[in-house]
Amino acid sequence: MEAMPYNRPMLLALLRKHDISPTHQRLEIAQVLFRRCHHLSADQILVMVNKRHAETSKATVYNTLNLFRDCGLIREVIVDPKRVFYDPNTEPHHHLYNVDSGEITDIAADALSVSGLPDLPPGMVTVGVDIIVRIRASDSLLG
Amino acid sequence: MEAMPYNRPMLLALLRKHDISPTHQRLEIAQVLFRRCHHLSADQILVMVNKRHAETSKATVYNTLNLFRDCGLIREVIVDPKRVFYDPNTEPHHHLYNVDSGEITDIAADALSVSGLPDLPPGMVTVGVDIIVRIRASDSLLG
DNA sequence: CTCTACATTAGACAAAGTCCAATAATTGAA
DNA sequence: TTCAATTATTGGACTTTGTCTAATGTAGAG
Repeated sequence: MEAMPYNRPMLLALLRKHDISPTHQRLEIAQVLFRRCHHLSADQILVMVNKRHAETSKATVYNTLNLFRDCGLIREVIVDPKRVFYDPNTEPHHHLYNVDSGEITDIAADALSVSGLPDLPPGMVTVGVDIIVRIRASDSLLG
Repeated sequence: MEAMPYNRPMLLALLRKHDISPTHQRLEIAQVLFRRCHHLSADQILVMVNKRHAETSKATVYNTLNLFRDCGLIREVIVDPKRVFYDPNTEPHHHLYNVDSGEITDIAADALSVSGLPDLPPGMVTVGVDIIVRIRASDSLLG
């Protein structure tokens, strides 16, 4: 796996490599996503990007996230019905989801193996296999 | 696994067994969920329940689904960021999700095995493991 | 039958995300 | 460097899913 693109020149190269014109807003959003490799919601990204100066709109955040997703730069993580999280790690891997705190942690794909997946209906292809391990504190209310 | 509760008396018994008072609306919703063992969204259930005569409100559908879920009668399936699906099958199993059509199909849990799940952080328990195999037609646009 | 606790309801509300038409920025070519 | 054409950004209206509330309705124990 290549090094994470921390700085502006690397982010710029990353966008160019994917034929995305590197506007100011897109670079800001990319920076937030790739600097600290967290799982972030659109709303969190909107806040972070506008921390210093308000300079990016909600519409642009959504446009950009959808663009990045379509280009394979990031991946959607669907674990919470309330919001989508975006994952800057597009290598195959899975997720640990803390249902109380909402925290998402990666599980390396090679640590884990699945056997016995069914044959697909004819003419169908697998887009991806998502494994979500939902966890919570053992002393939490529902325990 | 016990037989699916198709008819009114069986549905009534099912609700009573879970200490749910069997109102007209709850029986209608249970019927829609358990008769044809599909994965349905709240909206689909609202439409189906009011097919003949409008007699159940949106609020009641949501109240009832949350109640059934809390009682372990049904399970939420989170595969589509746009809506939650409800699954009348609470036995451990997984899902095949057609990303084009939205169709959800069960994968029997015993057909499939996962190894290499990581140790949990101390004081944490697993609530559940969800495996979602996302599929699409091989001649679909993105292919 | 009546009383009380619980269910249902319409509609207001909230949050996530999309759409639109106007404005602004970027880029390639001259 | 400048210009025109394309592409991006924007605020705000809009849509959808789901929740909340306060008022009304219902069921069933006694």
